[in-house]
Amino acid sequence: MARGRKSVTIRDVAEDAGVSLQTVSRVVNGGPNVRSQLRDKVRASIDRLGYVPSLAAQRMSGSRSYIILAINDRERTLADWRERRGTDWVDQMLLGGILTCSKHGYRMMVELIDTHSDHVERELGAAISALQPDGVVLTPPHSENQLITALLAERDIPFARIGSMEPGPGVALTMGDDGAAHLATSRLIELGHRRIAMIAGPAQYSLSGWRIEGWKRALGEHGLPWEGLLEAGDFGYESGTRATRALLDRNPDLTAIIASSDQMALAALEVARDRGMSVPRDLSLVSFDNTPIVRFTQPPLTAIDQPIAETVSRAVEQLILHGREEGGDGVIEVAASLIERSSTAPAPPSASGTA
Amino acid sequence: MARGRKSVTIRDVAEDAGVSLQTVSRVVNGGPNVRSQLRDKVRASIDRLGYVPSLAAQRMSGSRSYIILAINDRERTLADWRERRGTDWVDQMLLGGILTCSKHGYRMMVELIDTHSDHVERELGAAISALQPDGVVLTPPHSENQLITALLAERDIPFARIGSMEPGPGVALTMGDDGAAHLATSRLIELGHRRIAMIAGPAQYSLSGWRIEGWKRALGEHGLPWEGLLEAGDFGYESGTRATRALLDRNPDLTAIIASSDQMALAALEVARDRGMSVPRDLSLVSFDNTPIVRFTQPPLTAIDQPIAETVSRAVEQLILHGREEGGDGVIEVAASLIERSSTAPAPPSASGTA
DNA sequence: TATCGCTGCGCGAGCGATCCCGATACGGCG
DNA sequence: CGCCGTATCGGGATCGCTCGCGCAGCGATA
Repeated sequence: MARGRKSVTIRDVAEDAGVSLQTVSRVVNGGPNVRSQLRDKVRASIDRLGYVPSLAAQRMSGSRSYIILAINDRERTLADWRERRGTDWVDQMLLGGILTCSKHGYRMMVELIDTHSDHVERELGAAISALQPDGVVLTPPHSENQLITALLAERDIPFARIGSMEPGPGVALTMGDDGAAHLATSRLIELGHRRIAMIAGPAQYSLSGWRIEGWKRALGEHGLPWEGLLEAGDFGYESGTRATRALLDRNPDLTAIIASSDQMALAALEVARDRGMSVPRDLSLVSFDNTPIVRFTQPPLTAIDQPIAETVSRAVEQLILHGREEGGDGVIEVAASLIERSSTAPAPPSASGTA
Repeated sequence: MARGRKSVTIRDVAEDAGVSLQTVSRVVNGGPNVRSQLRDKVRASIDRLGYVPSLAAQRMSGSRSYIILAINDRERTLADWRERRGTDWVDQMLLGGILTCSKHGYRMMVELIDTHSDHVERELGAAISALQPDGVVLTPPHSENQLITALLAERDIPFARIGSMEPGPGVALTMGDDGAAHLATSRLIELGHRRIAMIAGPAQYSLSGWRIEGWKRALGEHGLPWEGLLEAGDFGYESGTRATRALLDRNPDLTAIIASSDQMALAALEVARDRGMSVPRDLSLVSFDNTPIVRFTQPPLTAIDQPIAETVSRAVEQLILHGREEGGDGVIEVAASLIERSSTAPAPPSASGTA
């Protein structure tokens, strides 16, 4: 099958089956009004010749492009890469995306885009013009970039915003960051902790705010204060070091820290070790992300599992299935869960008494 | 710029600049025979209108598709993903690939393909027919799959084989697995180790053989035996556990292990801990891959760094620049390096005496 | 001065698919 | 038996772009 240099076209199939191009097209696309007998004949020809429609030609003739574009932040991705930090996003989102795309006969393409405002429109615009995708998946911090969403809306391209809880143009997909933070905090309170700090992410990510929200809410429900217990990082290791030190210096009675990323949690672990504190005996640690790393640290880290792959998968499915429908927008929540490992333990007795 | 629903085409630019389509095309593709004055005028129109040529249309009209296809093993990728093992390959190769592609105006697309022989031709054939890529990057274990290379050669598509040291059709890109293994082994010998075991990868990966080769060579150069010191795993954690146990049971005098993957090294570390052996005091450990995980284990692992991203980058560059040239084939080596961390140390004095 | 050869530019065809619309066959109904 | 709606199928235009070729100018050569 498929001998010869030239690729087999719809015309070859038509000739082989003795029908018109139109009929072959109808069979391929599952169109109506074809006798089952003819349909079978055409299908046989397709199989024998190994015909696969050309994506380019399909796109040309005004139908769909069967391409979903995934937008990632170039700067962050590059930094992750250079420091061999493990690009938690890229591989997870790719896998979720690719798998779901291929299930529906689509393909996913990744595009790295600068966050800087003057580049965004140009780069995204170019990618869209060149690829003419049927849908776009936005990841943080692009998910709530007005320039981007406006551009997409104007070009009438369905899009999904990952990691955003706010309804707006396009579908929003979230793991419920406030709920997740609330869950982690509540669990620590349940373990007897009273002084629970949070190392938040950068403010430009709206999910940072939501996590703080959930953390405060849980503390408030038990009449616990949060003042002085909040530090912000940029998700990176170094910022985690700084934040942990500040937290520990300021609060000698601290018994638990929730970090907004695995890297920052790793840093916290290191700082604690340096200061002679044992995790989890003296200090409990919970992180966000649950990347592969945290299973192999000493001790393994308790973490909020971000179902990135599943979230992206849902996003893609929404775009493909309901992309152009009216009620396609809204907010979809993919539940996060708390994976308890060995970095959390009951608060030291002295500490619970102090509160 | 770029207002309105319809995308701007080459015709719009031609009208705006008052020239023919052909001239615009020449300007866009850097063709010759255009007065610089006219060229500037066209360029101005392009900028003002925000024109970007449609990939689909370019492909249609017989020029290149500007797409490089990256083939990964579906089974292994899925397994890595399900177990959240960190898909070292996917993200690294994607980043190297995407960056280099975009530098040359190309785009990279990832395709997951089954290893099973009867699926390979069908899946790869379909992907090629649909995408009509200008080049294909093969990763292990597909790099030396005869069915695949034959299919690619027949369709006259340039391709690169990552992780293969054998010359053949297409370019081969390797980090020099024998040399890398030799390097690691030599270093251990230098540290006084005499009983150095190897946990190899599965035989279907040719690089497994090369690593064994390099290991044996280094041992041989110092008159050291290798019998009984070789076990094979499948790169996965569990297989590493089995192999390490077998090795330790069989060789009470073992002082060093080289594992062919980080996961297997992690398993070795765990087994050693279980048996009350201290790494690196009682047992030195070297792993292959150097994924982000090994920096955060206790102790951090000494590892051979696989420059995957750079290798893929080189592969893509070769395909884009010299894909259709005659001398394009051959073997390109991207040097690996040994990153020494804390899992390696001088052999315990008792052991060196034993040898 | 007539011809050659090169540069600069445009016209028309064609890539592979889909879509609109028209043509044909067939069955049911008055 | 004639009319009409529906199911089936084919013809031609079209999408945006590139390629081959033809046709002017214009300096250089014989």
